[in-house]
Amino acid sequence: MDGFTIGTLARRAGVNIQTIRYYERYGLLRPVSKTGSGYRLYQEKELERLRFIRHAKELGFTLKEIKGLMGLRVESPSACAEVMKKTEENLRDVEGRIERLNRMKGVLEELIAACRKRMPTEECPILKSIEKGGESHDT
Amino acid sequence: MDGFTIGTLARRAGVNIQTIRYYERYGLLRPVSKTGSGYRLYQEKELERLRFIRHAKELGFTLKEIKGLMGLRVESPSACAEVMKKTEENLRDVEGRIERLNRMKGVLEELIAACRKRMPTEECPILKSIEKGGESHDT
DNA sequence: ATAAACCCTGTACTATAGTATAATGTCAAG
DNA sequence: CTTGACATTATACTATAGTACAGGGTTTAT
Repeated sequence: MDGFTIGTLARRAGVNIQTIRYYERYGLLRPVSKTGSGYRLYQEKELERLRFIRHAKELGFTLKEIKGLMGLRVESPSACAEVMKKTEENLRDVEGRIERLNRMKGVLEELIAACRKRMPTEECPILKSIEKGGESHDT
Repeated sequence: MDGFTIGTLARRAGVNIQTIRYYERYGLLRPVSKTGSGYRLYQEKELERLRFIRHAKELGFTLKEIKGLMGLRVESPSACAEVMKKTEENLRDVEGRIERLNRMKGVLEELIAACRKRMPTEECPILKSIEKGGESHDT
């Protein structure tokens, strides 16, 4: 009835013990109780909560954002609108990152292509391009 | 003929002076020379280099990656094959990052869509989904 | 000649997200 | 009753990418 200790929680959630304590310090995950000797005790609810944190992290939320999400979860009846707003922000951020990476990809592909068709006597096109400051494409 | 000082470089590149010194510590950008009193002196080449760094950073490269790219410039001027290999590695890494971000984007879009069509009485689909672990799509 | 504006080095601090270690305490099995 | 596996706290360290500040020296203009 009293739950399981931190090691079990760590194993079951697949995270490091220190990480759980870090999340506690951060204000994300509290043990349900403590034994007389001070051992943290957790129950299924905390395991789920920890899994929630990890999934949200996988989706690109920061711990701060997750803290915000979990706050909403407990209080406020209009939580869903708030959550959606944050998720939309997150989506825009992800899209921005994808766009930047795609530009990067384009530059790298150009460099590699230029490299493949250079004359053996020519200078390395990549080095040449870097020296010029990477302005040879667009932005 | 002797170039300009760090403040000018900072102003012209639009970066903080400390950042330039940080890049120097990091091994990314050396002054061309120093005055008798120890002032760093830069020339157009360094400005271009700094702009390249910022440009690459904007494209999502880490300083470590940038160092890799620029390191190629300093050493082995004729090793075009080496350069291309590193650039290709970089490209593959970038592609992997794009893929991960695209998966993330898909999940976020699904969540938002579910949110939009929920009944007012329903629980927040985003919170529900994150709790369950985002396995509702693919990967 | 003096003040403002600039530069130097070195150190410390920020945020984010943990990980590692030291020194100690607790619990179950043999 | 001791050993080993677990737990505790507190502190320090990692990486990334800077930023800030202290306590000086230098340059430039008036």
